[in-house]
Amino acid sequence: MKQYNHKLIEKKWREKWRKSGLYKTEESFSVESGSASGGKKPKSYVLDMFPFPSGEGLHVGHPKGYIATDIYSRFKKMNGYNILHPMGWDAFGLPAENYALERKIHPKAAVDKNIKRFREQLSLLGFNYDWSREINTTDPDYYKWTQWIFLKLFEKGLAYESDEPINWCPSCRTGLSNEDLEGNVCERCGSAVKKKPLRQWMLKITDYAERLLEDLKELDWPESIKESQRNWIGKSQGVEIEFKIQNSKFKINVFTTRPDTLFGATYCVLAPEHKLVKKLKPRIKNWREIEKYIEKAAAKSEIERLTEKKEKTGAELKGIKAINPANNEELPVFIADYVLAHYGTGAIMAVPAHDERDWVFAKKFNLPIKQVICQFYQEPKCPVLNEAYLGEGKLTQSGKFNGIDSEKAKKEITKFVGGKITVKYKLRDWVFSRQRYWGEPIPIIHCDPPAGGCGVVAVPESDLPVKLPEVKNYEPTGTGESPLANIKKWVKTKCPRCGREGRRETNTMPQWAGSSWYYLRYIDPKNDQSLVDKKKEKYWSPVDLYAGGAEHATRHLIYARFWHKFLYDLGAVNYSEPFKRLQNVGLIIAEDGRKMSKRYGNVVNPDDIAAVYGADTLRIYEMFMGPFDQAVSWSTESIIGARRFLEKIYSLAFKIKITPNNPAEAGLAGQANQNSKLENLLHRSIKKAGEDIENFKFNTAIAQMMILTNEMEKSETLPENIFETFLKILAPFAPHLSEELWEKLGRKTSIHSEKWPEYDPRMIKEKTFELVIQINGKVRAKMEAPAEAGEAELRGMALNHPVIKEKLAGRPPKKIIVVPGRLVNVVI
RNA sequence: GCCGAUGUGGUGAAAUUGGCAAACACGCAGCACUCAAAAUGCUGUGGGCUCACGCCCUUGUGGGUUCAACUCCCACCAUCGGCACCA
Repeated sequence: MKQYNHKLIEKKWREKWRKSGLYKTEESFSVESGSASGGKKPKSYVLDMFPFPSGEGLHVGHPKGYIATDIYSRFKKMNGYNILHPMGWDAFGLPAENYALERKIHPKAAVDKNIKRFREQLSLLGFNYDWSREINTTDPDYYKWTQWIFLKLFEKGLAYESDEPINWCPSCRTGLSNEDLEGNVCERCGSAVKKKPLRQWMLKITDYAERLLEDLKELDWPESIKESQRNWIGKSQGVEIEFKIQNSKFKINVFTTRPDTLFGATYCVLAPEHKLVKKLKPRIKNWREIEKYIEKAAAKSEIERLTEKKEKTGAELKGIKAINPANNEELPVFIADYVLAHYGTGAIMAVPAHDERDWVFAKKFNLPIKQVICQFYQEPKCPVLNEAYLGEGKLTQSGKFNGIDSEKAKKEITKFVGGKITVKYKLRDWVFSRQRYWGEPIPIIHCDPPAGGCGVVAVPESDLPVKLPEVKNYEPTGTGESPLANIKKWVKTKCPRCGREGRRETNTMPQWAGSSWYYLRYIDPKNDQSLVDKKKEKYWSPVDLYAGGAEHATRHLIYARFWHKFLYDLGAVNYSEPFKRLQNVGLIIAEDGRKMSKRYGNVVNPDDIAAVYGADTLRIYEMFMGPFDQAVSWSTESIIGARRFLEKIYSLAFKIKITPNNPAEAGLAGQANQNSKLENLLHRSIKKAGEDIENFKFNTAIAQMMILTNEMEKSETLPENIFETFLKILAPFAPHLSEELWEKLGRKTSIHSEKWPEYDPRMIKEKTFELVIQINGKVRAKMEAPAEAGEAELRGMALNHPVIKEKLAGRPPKKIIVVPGRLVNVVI
């Protein structure tokens, strides 16, 4: 018998598949225009989060998700679906640029080199990608359309310039969006982020907050990801209430979710940056102190604010009083940095009795604490609070509202003071410009000659793409200007509107731009006329299955949904959500329990594993390691199990015997019986593998195939039709080996074009089962029983079992529970 | 602090959704083959008591519901993720 030579087999089939174009996507919608292939096939768009081609190359963790989508899409294909399963590169952005800077090469050269390496590594694993649809976000033909989307956003007023202070990473020397922070640290390099006022391009993602939240309901995504997005969007329903400032025309507009506590407000607080503070300057008696506080607050980094969290600071605006609209009480007004300028109205009414932060502040500044919600209502007295009470209750010390429930009081008090019901979100607009070289140029021209110009002008669509200029020196400047600003020849241009001299926008887009719509490009990768052909898009969209890491929950996955909804509103796409079903890939941790990284020297390279054990073995192993969405530790020691499994299958191919049509007739009764057992197991395996693939439970699908393999091995003979069918269910998992053995059986066409076998429900049913007999819930005996035996029959069998008879010793059982097909429980 | 997830043998894990806990695999031990080793095959492998037939205990901890709980309910502990002065 020959040895299982994975090297030969895998190389052979990779080449054959490439030559035959086996994995090329069929454009079935063209059927309408009269092609020969018959009716419209159902489609399945199976997508991996495309990788950033880093200099480190792939480690064994990367392919985990790719293997899963490969299995899934092969399975779908066998079930008659038309498959779109593409791959591409997310190659713009900071990491690529930093990598190039370190090595003193051009980012373009670095990216090209890394992509080549990635492609090689991926091709070794036998994936069914249609490489004719490969895309690259740094390709001008691609980013032309990224820029086009920006122009549309600009046109619709959703891209705007702003000078608000934003997050600045001093080490990466660029501004960052909220989503780019982890805590208050740059997600990329871990440096503490500073606040820096900077001219920025912003995208108005907040306009879509409600729809981003609402439409989560219809998505088949892991609950944890949906929950993260809900938290990130952070919707809260509340009320805006105006507090007049005594003896003036000014008002403080506060936002609160607890209007029921209005009578308990004992002071107001404005954020230090609040515009009203400057307006009130002439009337503030301690302006110097206030000014100092504002400066101090502005200088504080977010880190400092964080560490000082519990320690509240602030300053009273002396000479200013606000009037509580509920009871006309005069309240002192403070500025304090525990109130955030960018959330709500940047101003609050403080109710120390019913808010933890206000409580702490009130204690520190010796302000009155007035309880107005009573948990155990016993008017006129309430138990004294020793901390803020946040719950519901009945109102007290609230005038005519005393005694009513807080929930009801919310509405009534709002009405009483003319409050405006509003909804606020934590989500903030997307800081969209980066002061770096390696990104898509923002297609904007500034027309600002001394005599007065057109201002900010969009580059005409016909001039797209605005190509990133070739440069020698692309180091970030750190001044808040992009390195592009130094390329005078590139910056200097004509205003497309008036023809006078203009300057190009020199900021670039963040890495997230290209990945916010790439899944559409795969549908129509060569299109130069529009973003995507709408007819093609209608057929292929939405992505049916999207697999990738959970770390994208509030970054890529929220940005892409935002852009998609915008494109939907624009009429450029047919559906309002891009990704119907999402599967999280659990990380593969290194054997030492840490993340795999060159830094720790614990990287396992998939090429090495594939060389020693084979790509099919690696595929089986990674899918067998554990539940797909769970993090697991790599163990080179355990791979051998997957390898043994495939070796067994390989040697089984030499064991096949064509059995007579009717073995019983041929005097092989025992063997016929054995074969029918095998057949039974086969049908159950078809069912289990199919269901498990659909549910991304590859580990148990493989376990089932192992059980079947072990049985086939034990069996005296192995009928060819059984082994043949088994190969089909193995095919998505181990494409090379199954194809090889398929050929060995004399088949001329590819196993990957075969139909997924159907199981016969009658074949799955066993004739008998092992009846478990319990006494008081403990197993006391087991016996063979007919599968279709009814309750009465099973009860009789159990009670007649010698062991049970003995245990009962003549006593009558109290109760007997019979579960047909399973057990009998006798209670005594 | 809030939200989410997880907790089962030496290890990765499984359990038809309330019905035999530990399938499948790794590892380990013994045996066979071998001069020997590797590979392979067979047997065993949660813990305790017992010469043994057997019996008892066991799914993070404590309680509860049930004929029956890894699964449902209550309280707690631990680990990992996300958010965090969001009014």
